[in-house]
This record gives sequence, C-alpha cells and structure tokens, in this order.
Amino acid sequence: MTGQRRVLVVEDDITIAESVAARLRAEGFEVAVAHDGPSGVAFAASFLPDLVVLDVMLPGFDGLEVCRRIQASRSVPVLMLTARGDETDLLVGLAVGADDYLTKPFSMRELAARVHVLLRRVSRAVSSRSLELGDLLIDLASRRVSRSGVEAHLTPTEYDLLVFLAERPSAVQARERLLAEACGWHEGASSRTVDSHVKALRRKLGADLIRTVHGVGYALEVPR
Amino acid sequence: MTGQRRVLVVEDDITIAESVAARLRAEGFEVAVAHDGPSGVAFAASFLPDLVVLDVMLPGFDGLEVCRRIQASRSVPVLMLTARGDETDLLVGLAVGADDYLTKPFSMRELAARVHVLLRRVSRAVSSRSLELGDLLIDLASRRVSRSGVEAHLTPTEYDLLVFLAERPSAVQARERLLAEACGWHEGASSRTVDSHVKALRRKLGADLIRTVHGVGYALEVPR
DNA sequence: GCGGGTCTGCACACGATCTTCACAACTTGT
DNA sequence: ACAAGTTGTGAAGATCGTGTGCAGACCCGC
Repeated sequence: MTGQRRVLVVEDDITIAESVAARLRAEGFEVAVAHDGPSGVAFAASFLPDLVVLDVMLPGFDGLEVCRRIQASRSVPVLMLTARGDETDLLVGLAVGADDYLTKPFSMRELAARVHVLLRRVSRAVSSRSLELGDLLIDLASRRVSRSGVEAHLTPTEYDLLVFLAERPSAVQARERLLAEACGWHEGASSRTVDSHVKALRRKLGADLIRTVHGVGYALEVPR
Repeated sequence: MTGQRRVLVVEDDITIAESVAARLRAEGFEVAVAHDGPSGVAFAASFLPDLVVLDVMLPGFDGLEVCRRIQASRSVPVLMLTARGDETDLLVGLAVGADDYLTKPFSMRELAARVHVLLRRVSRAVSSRSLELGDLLIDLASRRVSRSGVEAHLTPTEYDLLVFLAERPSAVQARERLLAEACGWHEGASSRTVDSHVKALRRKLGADLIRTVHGVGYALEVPR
C-alpha cells in the first residue's frame, strides 16, 4: 500500500459530508464524496478507496445495500455511521461487512481516530508476513525480495541466507554459522562457499547491504 | 470448500479447551487448539479454519484483538465466548467481526448447535461467492473457472489444487503440502505428481498463473 | 466388458544452482 | 612498508530440481 490513502465518504447530509471530508483531508487522505447509494457504489468502483465511510440512511438504496455491493467486488474496510441506538441497522451492518461503526452524533476527532485504526489494521494484515529494513523488503509468504521497489530474483540459498541475516540486522554472523543455517551443513564444506552467495546477494541487491567484518563474518546493514 | 471443516479453538483454560475440542471432533470437525492470542492468530493463518471459537479473555492480547487480526487477513466466522453479562465485550466483539456469542457457562450441546448454524450460514454465503484474482475467476458454487472470461475445463484434482493456491495468493506452497491437500495423501506418493497437475493448469489457464519457486514449491500469482 | 476420461509414476533432457578453485585485491598487525 | 592472513572475483565442473511426454493404472458410466 503505497502513496496517499484514499477514503470515500458516502453521506447524503451535505453538512456532515463536508465536515467529514474536510477533516479527513486535513489528516492527509485523498477524499471523494458521494451523496447517494448508486453514486457511492460507482465511486467505489472507479475511485478505488482504501476505506469507505458510509451512512446507513441514504437515498437511492440504503447504506447496507451499498456495503453489500462494495464488498461484493473487493474487500474494503467500511466504517458505518448509524443513528443513535438503532441496533437493527448496526447488527445487519456488521453482518454485511462493516468493520466498525460510529453513532451520530460523533466528533470529528473520534472519526479520524477510527479511520486510522481501521487502516492500520488492514496494512498490518498485509505486512505481517514480511521483513522491512529500510528500502529492503522481504515477503516471507511469497519469498519475494525487492530493494527500493525493484524486485530481485534470488536462488534458494541466497534467499535463506538473506532472511537469516535480515532477522538479525547489524549482528555479525560467522561464516560457519551462515553455512550451517542457510546452506545445509555437510562435512568438509568450505566456508568460502558463503562468500560466493554473499557476492551474489551484493550483486543483486547492492554492495552496501552486507558488511564484511574482517576475520569474523558478515552482517546485514539496514539500508537508508 | 471441500472435505472436512476445520475449527480453531482459542481458549486459555485447558479444561474448557479440551471439552470443546473433544465435542467438535466428535461432531466430525478437524480441530486445532491455541491457548493464547498470538498463537491463535498464527494458527488462523496456517491452519485456515472455516470457523473460530474464541475466548474473550486471553493471555498475550485479548480475544478482541485476535478477532481483529484474524478478520483483517480473511473473513472467517467467529463464535465468541464471553463471561456472563459482559455487555461491553459483547458489543465490541460484534463490532470487530464476531458472528455469534455464548456466555459462560454453556453446554457443549449448545456450542455444537451454534457452530453448525454458523457454518451453514457461511456455506450458503460462500456458495454464492466466488474467488476473484485479477482476471482469474473461480466460482466456488459451480466449480467453474475462467480466465479473462474464457472458461477452462478442469479435472477435480486440478480444481482443488487451484482453489488451494488461490485461497493463499502468492504464498509459496511446498509440493508435499499441495500433494496432501489437493490430491489425497497416500504412502509413497511422488511429489512429482504435483508437477503434472501444475502443468495441466498452466496449459489451461496460462503459464504465468503459477510461479515456480525453485527448491521450494509453487505459488499462484495474481494475474493482471 | 468397453471406452473415455483422469490420475499417477517414470525417465530423460535441460536449465538452474551449488560448490570449489586459483588468483587478485585487500586488511591487519608489526 | 611488509608479510601473513583474509576476502573478492570470475569461471568451470558437479549436482540438483524441474519441465515434459508418455504409458499404465484406475474409475465410472454405458
């Protein structure tokens, strides 16, 4: 998830819609506003928001239907706005895929806080299985590695070696340790083998990534 | 959704956890048990349950946080276990994605009944749902698969293999895992069998769909 | 039993990867 | 600055993993 986060606000009350939009813009989001159900769904498809703030009461068809349709095409977190104490709407809303809700009246501060929480939740889900060190990104699930957005193709040994180092940033590891961990260990293996793999990693990811500690071994430096 | 339904039980009280697990196993479910929040989240990611039974009070971080994190990555029905009359927990629980709740103490019969209801509700929802990854479309109800609108005829094994991969987009899966999950596992099965099915999938759906990770296994890439 | 479709195992060829080696370049301590 | 030890480099052979085509086994409906 790179760049500015986009938020779609679907709310028929112009005053509320503008307040919400203004606050979210002040928080650094790119904001689009729709004032009825059908245009909300249309905006969701074209604007591709990272989050939707959705009023339950809407002209056209209501927020629940909007929620259903938005969720049907792709998974987007939805923050629902409900009238006070309207439990039925609330429950149905949660059932059709809303992730959180606010009852009117609400403060803009509270709204902003919830939006941040929701987006953090989502981005955590995405980044939970990856190692991120400066501009170096290692996706553990897909075993993909990129630096400054440029993907590098690593062989199995290179990848294992990198992950082992990346899990212990800046810590110096002896050749023997690296040999045993990354490459499978077998009798009479020359520790010079590690050099070859380090060399390959430097060639593919940049020479500054792995620091040589003379007489000891190697360490991965967090790049900036 | 093929084969046995999987249920994850997250509950720190060993006695309750074992009772629940035993009852659910007797009901024909495959059951995994976690005793704290972090391992619950980890299990949810690897065990990929069809339903989670979740205690609100947990060591590590609490059930609500577990619920949030589980829901953040994929949509799984959650049955929440709460102390009697704890309304706050209940409401927040529903807000973060729980689908039903039981207050302690509860009978195993009641638990089993609720689990069945939840799964029936979900399977109905699932049956109308489809897996959409870029231009790849998998209709789970009719077991139909198409790419860029062109339908492909897959054999049962190929279909199961594809769905298993598609449920974990870009995550690398070992041959052994694929063999066990998609094809039934049996002694002396050669993991090379997987190659044959992957080859068939590539022929029918395009070579770029499934990525080979040398020395590890295969991963499905979201096509663009 | 027969035919078609499907699953599985095998062998070969090819490509990718690992490891080693020799030599150059470098670092360190004296 | 020198020598000794350490690391970088490039290439080459050995090894391993994967793609492919094919054939037998298996299953199921007729």
